[in-house]
Amino acid sequence: MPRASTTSDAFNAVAEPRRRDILNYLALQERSVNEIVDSLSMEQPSVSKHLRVLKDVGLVNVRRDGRNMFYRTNADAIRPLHEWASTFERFWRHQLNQIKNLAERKANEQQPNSPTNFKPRSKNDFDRDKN
Amino acid sequence: MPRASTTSDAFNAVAEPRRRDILNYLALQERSVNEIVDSLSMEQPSVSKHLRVLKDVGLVNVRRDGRNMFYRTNADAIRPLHEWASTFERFWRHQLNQIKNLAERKANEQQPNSPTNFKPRSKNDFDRDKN
DNA sequence: TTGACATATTCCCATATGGGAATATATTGA
DNA sequence: TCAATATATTCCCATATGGGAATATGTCAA
Repeated sequence: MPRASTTSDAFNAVAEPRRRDILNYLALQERSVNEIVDSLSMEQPSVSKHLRVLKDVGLVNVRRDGRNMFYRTNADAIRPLHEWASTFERFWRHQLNQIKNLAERKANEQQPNSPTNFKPRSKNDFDRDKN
Repeated sequence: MPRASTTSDAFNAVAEPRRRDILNYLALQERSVNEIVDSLSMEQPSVSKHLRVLKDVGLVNVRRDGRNMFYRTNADAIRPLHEWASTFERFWRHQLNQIKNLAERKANEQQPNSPTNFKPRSKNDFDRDKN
């Protein structure tokens, strides 16, 4: 079995760095294909192909105006990604607190009664108490 | 040029759904390979290979204990993903407000003075005022 | 040392990829 | 109708993929 198709979901579509560049660029304002080509210094067929992938997974919307196609990021399609990543927010917060607490404990072992590193109990002790 | 390697960054590593499953599972608690195999109903070699990818991009940490290898999600490595997605938060908020405002406007056109859909100005009018 | 258990690696393969180059399609204005 | 412009598609190709099956490596316990 090969890798899942780039058009299978937002996760796969967004794995390609140039597609993230395009999404960043199209978030603020709709743009024609040629504007993307010029601004991001990519080949036109390459841009068209990336836009096709992004459109297939709903990450961009298109509008025709004469000869031009105006693309724009559909930010809402990025939400699943954001929500999945948010799931881990409490864990990296936890990790940061552990590191912080370790450093404080180390500091207090060095100079138990030094006024510079004395620290009363604070909300960080939430993490110190468990494990 | 083929697709960028799965081990090239967190974005590519996380594009594979089973790897996301593994990261979810290992976020709360470290687990041996066999625990992953049993809990997620995957083949052992498959799990080992996915773990290799996740380890290569720093998404998991490992610890050996006798015959067992205990893996755990390194949540911090997911932050770049979260931060990139967060960039778009204000855009999807904006889009939602536009839709909401449109609906409200439509409702008020239907029954201009109906008490059920009357709505005083609120913070949503932030979006109505521009464009 | 040997056997059992835990995990990792290797080999095979069908498949989708992204870039480059060339070409096709669509739309406008004359 | 035709030339110019804008965009999309096609073809070619080297390459990494993930699963399955088989096997290798590592560690313990007796």
